[in-house]
Amino acid sequence: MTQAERRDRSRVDTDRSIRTVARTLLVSRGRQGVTLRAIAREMGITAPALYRYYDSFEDLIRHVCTDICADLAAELTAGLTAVPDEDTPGQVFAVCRGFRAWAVRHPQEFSLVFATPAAGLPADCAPDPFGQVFLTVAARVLAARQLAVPAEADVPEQLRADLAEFRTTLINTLAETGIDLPEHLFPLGAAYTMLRFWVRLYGQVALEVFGRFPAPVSAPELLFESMVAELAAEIGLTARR
Amino acid sequence: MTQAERRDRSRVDTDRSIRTVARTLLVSRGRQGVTLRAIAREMGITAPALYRYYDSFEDLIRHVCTDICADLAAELTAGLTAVPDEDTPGQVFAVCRGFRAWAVRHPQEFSLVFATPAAGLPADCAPDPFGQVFLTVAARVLAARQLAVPAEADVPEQLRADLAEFRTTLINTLAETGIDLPEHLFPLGAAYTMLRFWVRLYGQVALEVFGRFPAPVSAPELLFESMVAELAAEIGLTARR
DNA sequence: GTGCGTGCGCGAACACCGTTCACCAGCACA
DNA sequence: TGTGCTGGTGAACGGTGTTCGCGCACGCAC
Repeated sequence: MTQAERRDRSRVDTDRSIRTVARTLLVSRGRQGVTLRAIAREMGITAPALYRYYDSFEDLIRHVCTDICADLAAELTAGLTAVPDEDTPGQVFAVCRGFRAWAVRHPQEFSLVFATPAAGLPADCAPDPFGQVFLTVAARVLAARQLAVPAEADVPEQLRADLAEFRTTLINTLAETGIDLPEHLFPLGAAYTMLRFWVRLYGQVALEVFGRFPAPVSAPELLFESMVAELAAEIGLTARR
Repeated sequence: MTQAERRDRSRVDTDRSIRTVARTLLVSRGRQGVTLRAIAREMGITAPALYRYYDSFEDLIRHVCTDICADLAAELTAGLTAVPDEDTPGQVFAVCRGFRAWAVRHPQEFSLVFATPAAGLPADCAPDPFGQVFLTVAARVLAARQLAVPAEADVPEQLRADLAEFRTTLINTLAETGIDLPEHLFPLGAAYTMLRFWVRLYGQVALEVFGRFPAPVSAPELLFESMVAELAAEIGLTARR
């Protein structure tokens, strides 16, 4: 059996190697520098061999996407360990800053994962590890009651069904990871706030990565910081730095 | 001379035709369906002939991008004609809704122009026609004093230089189109507000186009409307519908 | 009217791409 | 000892961007 294991392990190893090589090519030569033949060349094998591991080029890219998400999630959680457990506002800041820093450092990965229509994950929307980090921090904020939640009456009526579903799937996801968030700590207004939070964070980061601000910004990090501070104040996060 | 003109005109015609065909392919077959050979095929010529008009494939794509921007701008201005001149808040709403509607209807164009790193316009940032529409409406809002502008003291200090430069280039751009916006109507806080406005609008639209909301949204238009209404209230736009 | 220059399109070619297929070496296992 | 599976190869197909030399037709000068 150990031989079979060794065989399996080698297969897993070259599989992982394929995806890391693909990612290296992505950062060094851009989206269209990643090519089955280039990957194979870099690994000392031929292109058709890759079809033993993936159904197609697109299939490989999809797996690379989930790898990227996992790495981003790992980086964010690593950044979280530097923040004391009880400092939930600090955790929010850490995650936001970590996301921006990663995006700026890896623009190709960012645009592949976060700015490609209908790519990445399918619509059934099992939340990717990256989203999970975010939502876990949000759950901690909710559990600590450190959020000024808008009243349910202020949530547009036609959105409540969607938000309710979002809430239940989030609660279920958290339950799977051992976090118990009772529903009374998670009003619809909180889900609405999380949505709007993500809109602004994403917009800020994407615009910086794509250079699409209406004017050149010489200190984008400061702009980002002011945005996060304003955002934290707006959602009533009790911010102690 | 008329003969030379005719010749020139035919050249201009096929040039325009090339870009139109490219855009048709973009919407019908996606980003990687647009191909020099496919364009040529559709036009009844061969691929190398296209090199009489563009230096390279990327060059063509760049020109297609500016075409798209111009079309978007034209669509937005057309939508503006339905709004009375004195209803500046209505014009803001019209432009925002028009932008979202266009993006949702043309996801491929949107992601090509607004979500490609280092593509589109070069960094010297002569504002594209699309941005110009936006900024013209903003100028009207400023001129009508219908904006609650944050005090300059509330603008993060290190951003003021960038914002000041943004303001002067915007004033100059407007002057070129015959609009005179005196500087005393354009405080730095207004520039800051415009920046944040764009961040939220872009984030909302991009997330919808890319399907990157944390949960499936069954009524994205309503979500968008609530965002715009909230945004208008926040910037103190005197909104009459 | 004849010649000429120039601009535009063509066909062939090159290198590269994703993908398929037949084939083969090596290994586990009966 | 043979057998079947796994992972790799090389050739091939149709597609891509790009280059190059050829040729045709047209506008213009003599």
